[in-house]
Amino acid sequence: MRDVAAIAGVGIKTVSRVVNDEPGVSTDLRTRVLAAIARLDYRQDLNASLLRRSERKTATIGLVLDDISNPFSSALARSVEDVARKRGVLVFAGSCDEDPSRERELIANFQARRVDGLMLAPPGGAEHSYLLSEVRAGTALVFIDRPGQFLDADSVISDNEGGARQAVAHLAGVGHRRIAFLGDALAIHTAKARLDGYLAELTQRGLEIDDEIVRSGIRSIAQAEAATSELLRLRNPPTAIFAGQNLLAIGAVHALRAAGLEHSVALVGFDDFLLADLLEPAVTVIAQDPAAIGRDAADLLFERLDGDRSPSRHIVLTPLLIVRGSGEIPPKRRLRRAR
Amino acid sequence: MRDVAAIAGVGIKTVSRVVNDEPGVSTDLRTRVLAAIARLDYRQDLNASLLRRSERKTATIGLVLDDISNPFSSALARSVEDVARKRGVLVFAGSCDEDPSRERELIANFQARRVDGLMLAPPGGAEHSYLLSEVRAGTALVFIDRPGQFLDADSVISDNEGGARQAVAHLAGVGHRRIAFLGDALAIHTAKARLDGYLAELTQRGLEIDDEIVRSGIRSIAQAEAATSELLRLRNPPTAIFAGQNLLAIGAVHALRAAGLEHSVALVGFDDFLLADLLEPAVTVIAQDPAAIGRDAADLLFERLDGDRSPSRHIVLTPLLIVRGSGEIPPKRRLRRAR
DNA sequence: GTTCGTGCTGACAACGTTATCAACGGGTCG
DNA sequence: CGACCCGTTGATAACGTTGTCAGCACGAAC
Repeated sequence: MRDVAAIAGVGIKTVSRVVNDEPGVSTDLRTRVLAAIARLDYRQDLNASLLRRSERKTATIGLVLDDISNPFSSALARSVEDVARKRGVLVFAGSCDEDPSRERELIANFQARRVDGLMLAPPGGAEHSYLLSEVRAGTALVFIDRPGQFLDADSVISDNEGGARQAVAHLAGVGHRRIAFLGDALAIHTAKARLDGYLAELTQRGLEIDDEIVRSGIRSIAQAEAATSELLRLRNPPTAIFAGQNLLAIGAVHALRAAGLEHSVALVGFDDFLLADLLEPAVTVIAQDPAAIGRDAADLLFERLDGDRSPSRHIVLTPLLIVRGSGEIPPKRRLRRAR
Repeated sequence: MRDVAAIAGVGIKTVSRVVNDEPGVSTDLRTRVLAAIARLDYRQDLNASLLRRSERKTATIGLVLDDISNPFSSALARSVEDVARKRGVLVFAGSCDEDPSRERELIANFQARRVDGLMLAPPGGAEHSYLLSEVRAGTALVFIDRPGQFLDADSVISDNEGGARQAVAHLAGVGHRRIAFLGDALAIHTAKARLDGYLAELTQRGLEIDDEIVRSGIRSIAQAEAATSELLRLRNPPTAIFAGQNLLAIGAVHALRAAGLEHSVALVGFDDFLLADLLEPAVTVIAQDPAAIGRDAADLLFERLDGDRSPSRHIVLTPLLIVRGSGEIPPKRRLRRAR
């Protein structure tokens, strides 16, 4: 910057003014400065600029997801990016793989770089009171997909319990009375809420709850496949399966195929996924809208950054039942056991 | 920091030493400083720190992808993040949607924040000589998935032409002589390379090249579906389809299903995708390894940041044919026209 | 002719940090 | 006892930028 000023024969403050398009610079000097900038290929150092500026904004936000390579997460990340781009804000993205210590590590890194806001999909078992001082210090914070623990902040979340009830109600409507549940670790809020919805709907309908066909703590496609195979080999196997997550539904399809039961046992998944409509049978799902979650959450975050100090808001998005076939398979009277 | 120093009754340089774990601070003062830090909930401002430090490193890198919500891109982003995390480096990720002006906008934003390195999957039609001055100024640069234009820099790319040849060779091996091609805009290097491979393999085998069944400029699932439907309605339709990208293969499956030809017309896709193995028939693909691309590229980038000044390296990864069924359908003697 | 206002301009301090270096205290050695 | 060294310590400048403010030139108004 000093070099630019020297070449243009002006003070550095004038260069600053030109760079920031501030008024009050004569056209003569402006062109001279622009020429010098072009000649030296000068680029403003935004970090230094933001350090000095009065309103302490870095024009960056941090996004903590479970795993950005999960289609749900990456769709969400993309819509956050789109909202941020419109405001010239850059996004730091990080995956924490359901590990609370990685969440903290990531957030510490973000904080050290003074991000203006945080968007956080908390892993199971995380606890967020430690963020209180940051929020007080002015960092905007929105929880996405899952609520925070011990900290009041904005959130954008699907109605997981309601979605699960919809799934069970749909299966029960087709005639199923023995519906299995596959879900992730109960420490994860969404997994717990979906289990709660499953149990609540069964209870309301007076259907029996059998712990033998309720499987939690399932994380991967492989685990879901193994668990489903086990279920199918039970003496009294379920006639329908509710898979509480995209990967788990995919694992369940694998197991059903392997057992040749994909047209005999009903399946409803939570989360839509690519190609669900092309499987045979096509998979009925409770679809969330990850792009909408990201967009709403980003909008909320930026409203806060614009100075909105109203009480915390909690947006709940209603997931949508998409009927495709696998969820409409009626229960078989006498189901042969797998294998 | 001044407050911490005041409370601990020391100079700010001593606080700095403690924060950075520098030697030469007595245990007495160290504990006093740590207590003050805890009391005030002080956090180092990394931006200011890095501004002053001698080796100008921000411990951030920028990643420009086509679209982070594409499974290929998000898998790549994830593996980059993993490598970066080990070094305490944060990743700015951005999607440019095949728009060169967005690429430049993103990179300008990254540069303004003084990222240490750039990883770039250039959109079609982009031109990178403008990055020369940045590279000279010390920014590390690695092209991923696609080579850069008019700029010599490291790259990590799949052997797209070879992969396409593999696909065509495989189909020809099954007996196909009329193989259609679906691909993205030719300005995109990967799309062009795959078309080149397709043409080269046909030529080498003495098979006729028919422009009518070579479709480029196809971007989305919907476009691929429409193009495939058109192909199937030709007077002389192809007996096999080579889809040059994950989304295009999915679109082709849609069209084949709609026409009821999924067991009659062979299909090989470029890029593996989730559930390709569960479709009926399962889809044979030329699989790239996006995680390996990201990992290798990140390793390369960090070697450069560690001071490696050797001539630019170009890593080429060989894609892998995964046989699943759709690619092994033999040509039908007399194929009925669709619809 | 004096006063005032207005539009430009740049010197200087400051943002939060680290690099440099001088100063201090205490021990070792001749 | 003096010279020297070494481990601590903090005052100060600097990183690249912007906020503040004073100064200048010019014209208008009294």
